[in-house]
Amino acid sequence: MKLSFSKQDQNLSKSNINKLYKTGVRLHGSQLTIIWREGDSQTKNPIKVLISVPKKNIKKAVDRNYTKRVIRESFRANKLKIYSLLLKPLEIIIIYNKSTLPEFNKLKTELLHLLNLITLNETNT
RNA sequence: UACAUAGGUUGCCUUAUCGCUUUCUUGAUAAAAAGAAAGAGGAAAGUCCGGACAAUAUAGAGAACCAUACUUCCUAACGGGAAGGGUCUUUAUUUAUAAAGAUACAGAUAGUGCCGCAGAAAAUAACCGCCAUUUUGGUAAGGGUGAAAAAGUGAGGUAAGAGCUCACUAGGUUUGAUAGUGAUAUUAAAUCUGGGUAAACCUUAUGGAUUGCAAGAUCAAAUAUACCAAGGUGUACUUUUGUACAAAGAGUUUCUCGCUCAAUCUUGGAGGGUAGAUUGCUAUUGACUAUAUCAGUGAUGAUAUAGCUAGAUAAAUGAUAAGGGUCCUGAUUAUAAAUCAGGAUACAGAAUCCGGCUUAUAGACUUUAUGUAAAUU
Repeated sequence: MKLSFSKQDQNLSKSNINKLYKTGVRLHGSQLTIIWREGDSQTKNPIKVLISVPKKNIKKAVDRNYTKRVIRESFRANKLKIYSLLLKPLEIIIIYNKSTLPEFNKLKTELLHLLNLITLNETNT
């Protein structure tokens, strides 16, 4: 498998997003919060991701774009690890909390940590 | 030569690995895949003006509302720009000229309103004073204030005074002459002289339909049913009467059947157009880009040659690693340069498209102006 991360992994429909915000499980880290729930088993892509950086925290458009890119990149780089952990398809929202610009390496480790927590929860239930 | 200010130009580079968006080619039912090419600015920002484009409205006229306000030119258009004129400020000296800067720069003699403190009085002026007469008048010559006090100086005049009259001066308006496309300037004559404020209302002149790509166009799930067609009209319990649920009626002379209508259920259609998709959309051709020449004081225009340039939509144009530029600081050799170490590398992200304006901007370049300092002749 390739380390690609195209639009098809990202697309979530509007209704799905609303459901996620209402019914999803929240995990809080120091920089990121993650909302997740189990997705449909029929879809091709095992994970669907939505990245959001609130305008409240980061006001300049340039910086917002940068943080989105960094989060996307850190997800993409660890794609193989994440897929090996997965049992069921997931829908995830990643939200950036801080008002300062992120560093790549710290973000990586935190993302992996949070995703591990998700998989643990899955196995328990 | 150096520095400062203003203006103008520019606004980091290379390699490796892994990726993103669009287009083309190969391939193909389709998807996946492989390769190639292209992929963010001077302000993409603010959304402040003007246009293109789109939908709606519109016989014509007036009023209201909004905008603009020295002249000529540029432009698709503008509240933008260029050149010029007036006024004001600063500097310099030759004291009436030059340079630089600023300028919403029509009207206060159409009308209404307003004018802090001080001061007699801030606008149909009478507190003191002066003069007359007798309890009222006349009078802006003189009077501490103020940014501003009823054009200034002199003479005549008078009861005392006063543009009341005259001379010179200052300013405004109108008309004529000369120069200029014009604003205007110079000059002559006539006429006028009770302040400021129009970024107070207002008056005058000129211009202005409204809404914005979330416009608009096409396709179109789900859900619901104004409509059309076809089919159906009870079920459960109870020996029965009946009971429960249920929308359960009307007409066909009275009843039953049948038929018709209504009501309701099921299926199909139709319509509408929500979610969503495509288009508008981005270059084969334009107020286009680059270069050159010519015209013009200039904004700008004309001609020739070459070129065809991002198109996302939970919003692509990136991340990581290494190295190099440039600038600053420090240390060492040394005072030109070199080496080492540390730091900095701005403002900022297209969203229908153009022309402007405004604001932000590390560093570098420029010699285009102006100023300062030093050196040399």
